[in-house]
Amino acid sequence: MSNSKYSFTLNSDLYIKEPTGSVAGRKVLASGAKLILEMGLEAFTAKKLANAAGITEATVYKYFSNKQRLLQYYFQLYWTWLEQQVKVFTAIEADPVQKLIKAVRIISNIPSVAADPGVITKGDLRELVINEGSKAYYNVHVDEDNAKRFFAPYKSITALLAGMIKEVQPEVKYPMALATTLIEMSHSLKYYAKHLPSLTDFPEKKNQENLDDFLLQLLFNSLKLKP
Amino acid sequence: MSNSKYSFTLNSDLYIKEPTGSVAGRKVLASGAKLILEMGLEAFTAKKLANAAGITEATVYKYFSNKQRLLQYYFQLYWTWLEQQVKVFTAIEADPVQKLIKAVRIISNIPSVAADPGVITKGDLRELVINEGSKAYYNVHVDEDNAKRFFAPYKSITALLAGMIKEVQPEVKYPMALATTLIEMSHSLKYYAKHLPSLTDFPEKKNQENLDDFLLQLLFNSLKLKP
DNA sequence: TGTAAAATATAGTAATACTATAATTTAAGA
DNA sequence: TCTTAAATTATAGTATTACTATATTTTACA
Repeated sequence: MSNSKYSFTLNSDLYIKEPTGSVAGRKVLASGAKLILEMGLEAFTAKKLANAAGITEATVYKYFSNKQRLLQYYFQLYWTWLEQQVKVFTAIEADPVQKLIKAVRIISNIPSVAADPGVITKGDLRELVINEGSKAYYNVHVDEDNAKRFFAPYKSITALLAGMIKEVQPEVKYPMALATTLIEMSHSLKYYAKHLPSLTDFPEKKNQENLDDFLLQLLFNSLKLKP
Repeated sequence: MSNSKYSFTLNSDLYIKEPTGSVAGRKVLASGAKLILEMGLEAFTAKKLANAAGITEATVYKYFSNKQRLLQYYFQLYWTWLEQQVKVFTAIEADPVQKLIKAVRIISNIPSVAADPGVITKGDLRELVINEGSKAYYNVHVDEDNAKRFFAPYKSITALLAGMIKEVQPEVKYPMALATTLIEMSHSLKYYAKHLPSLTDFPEKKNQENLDDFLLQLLFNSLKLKP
């Protein structure tokens, strides 16, 4: 597989027509991510996407029924990919504690890889999910969408982390809530550090370092382990 | 003051015309909260608000320039009121640890008060902020809005909690990040428990009890205190 | 090479997010 | 009490958005 980026099978209810299988579809995905990042989901429209991608508005609607579905597509792509990353890079660790530390570090800080021109970079995908991802489920249709299993990859990585937590400390009372907290805060504290820095104690320079440190401290204290 | 609900002074940049000072303005606030809760921010429109409130669309725009500002108004109202609650109900506690426990309980679980017909109830306001509040700052205009101090009350209650944390444990390394985590998770775990329950370990029945327990445990373990 | 079907384009409609301006009500002083 | 300004609300519009229906072109392969 030359391009691991899109080798995941995403929920087919997300799209009308599978977007990675055609030139126009890939344009939708690439321009869509770029534009949503630039202008935010609210200002983003099908027409702007069409113009940026050099296709027509109707073509956009052949792939995704609306921008909410496109966002949910990125959301699912991101969490599926991130879970894969966690699985691959923790596999080499034998010690459950080291495995867990590694998992948290991967979730909180993506190792930057060289950009692949033309497609969505992982960094952009991550930033997109940090900025707009919560709108994928903070929506009146959350229950229907959940029934369609749109959030399965998000639940899956959370369960994976919760499993690792239980491996280290089987008596932990709320492993899922703890895993959810680590995953959610790893993303939202990054947003706060950038935009509402007074909500964090992370000076601009040491941003990522402090975030990792905070999350690992939170985890270790919760499990009553020494670092 | 007979009605403590609106006795706060909110940032005047939020509105074009102060809404609590006129009948139409109060209708906008009451119907706006109801409708945003019912149909979500995305489906909510000025016209629907006008129809529900028995006023015209143009009148709505005399008070708020758009729905984002109306949302931010509720956001500010909520956090200002919640901080007040925390201040009032923790004042009676002398012991810093008891003060802190009380504060977390108030933030995670509003003591329900009899509804005041015609105005926004605290329960509705809270649900509105849980469901839609993050959209007040997950927005491309976050930096401008922050410069206008729209998020000051949110920062203020976080700083208040962080101060209480430092009172108990002066050596704590990340008091603000910890306070942010407690406040954010108290709201989002409530949403998850309702809509994506598998992300939590809270069985439906014991929902609030488990949430309080989880947050207090997270806090006490972080401060290395025994409950 | 012919034909199905896949992909794209054209051209619309109803609803949305506003704005400009007109009409009416209220309020405050002479 | 009357006058007039200011505050408030209503009417009527426009550009943009979120789609849909249908027509046309391209591609894939029998």
